[in-house]
Amino acid sequence: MQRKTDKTGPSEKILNTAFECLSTRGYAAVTMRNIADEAGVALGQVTYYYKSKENLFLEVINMMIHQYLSEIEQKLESATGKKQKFTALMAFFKELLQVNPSLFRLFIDFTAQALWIPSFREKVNSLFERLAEIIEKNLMLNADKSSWKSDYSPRSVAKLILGALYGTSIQLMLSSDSDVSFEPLDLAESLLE
Amino acid sequence: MQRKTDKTGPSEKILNTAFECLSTRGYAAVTMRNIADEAGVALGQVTYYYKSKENLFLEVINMMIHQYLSEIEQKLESATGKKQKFTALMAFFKELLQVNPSLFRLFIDFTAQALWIPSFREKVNSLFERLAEIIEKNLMLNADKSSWKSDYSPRSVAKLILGALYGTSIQLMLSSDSDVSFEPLDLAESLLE
DNA sequence: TATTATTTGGTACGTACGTACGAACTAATT
DNA sequence: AATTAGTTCGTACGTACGTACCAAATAATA
Repeated sequence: MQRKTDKTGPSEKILNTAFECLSTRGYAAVTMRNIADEAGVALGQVTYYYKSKENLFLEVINMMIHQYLSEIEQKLESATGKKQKFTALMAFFKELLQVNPSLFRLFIDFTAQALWIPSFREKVNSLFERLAEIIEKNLMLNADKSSWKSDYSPRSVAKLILGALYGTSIQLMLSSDSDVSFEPLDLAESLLE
Repeated sequence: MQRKTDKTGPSEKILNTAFECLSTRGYAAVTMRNIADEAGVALGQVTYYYKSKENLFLEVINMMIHQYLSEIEQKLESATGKKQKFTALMAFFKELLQVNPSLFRLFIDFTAQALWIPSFREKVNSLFERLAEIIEKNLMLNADKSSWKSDYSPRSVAKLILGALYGTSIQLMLSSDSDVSFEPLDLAESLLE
């Protein structure tokens, strides 16, 4: 959940600032000038290193994908056993909602943009696919044919789990802060143990 | 799935055109002038009937909420028996994805906006809450304590189901058109029968 | 019919946007 | 040291935006 803060150059600084602006203010409200100002560079620098706005934001998505995937993969692989892996998966989403909600907001924002912008769609879709792949590999290894998963591919099961986590998390983010309970997520966990 | 096309006045015409623009081009790409032009009225008319852009789009959300809820409620109540109600619920989402994907895209778009704009958040959250309420009332009537739902409130179960449908549908919309299969949705249906 | 009230449509204001461009400056190479 | 390549920054262009405003037209009211 920790972004790289390496200041190896203005290029990284711009990218990190772009991420920061997007995750705190939202896609629709962020401009190239905002990013340049907050990064402490001139506007021309932004278009110098990243050709266009769309391209810059695509790079932000790439950064997010890399971090999301490596973090969740690490947490899942460090857990041993099916049950613990499930717990780790739920803990990841819970932590996301509690510790870093702005990151998840940005994820949702990009998902919405992906419905209209083909280049975004490609990126976000691959993120979902790879998340489903991780879930599948970590939780579906011993696909016991006796259970409810019998008739469906492990990938479909993974997509359903991922969808449930995603959709439930959105509802939790939207609900008023006072009555935030993770009961639906806990339920999902108990369902699949 | 059918919008009202009553042309009782310019007010309704503007609202319907706003919906049309939003659902086909997306939130970020629609302007007041677009709506005015496509509705065949002057720009001043839009601000005359709807004070601001935000207010106009809020009215569009209201329209969507009304239609979504009445349609899904009608379909669920016309079905008899738990199993048939589940089937009807899944059929609603499948039909949404196949017949009217732009409506669902707009729903997702508004959800993303709701994370940043408080007035939107209120509306979209109430839509989710009322959807969960409908699911709860139609499918959780005889909450048998012996099943897996025992320890959790019916509302949490409903939210999990709704989240799974929402999250899975998004993945289906994002995936490339060639390999669209409703397997995850079918799986969800079989899971809960 | 006279008068108000409501509606229509056109115009203009102020602002902000992404992008392009080109001088100055620095670093690297020969 | 000379020349080239890479980088920084300010500025400006063209466009588009939401909103405000107001005269003209229409409808409603008396």
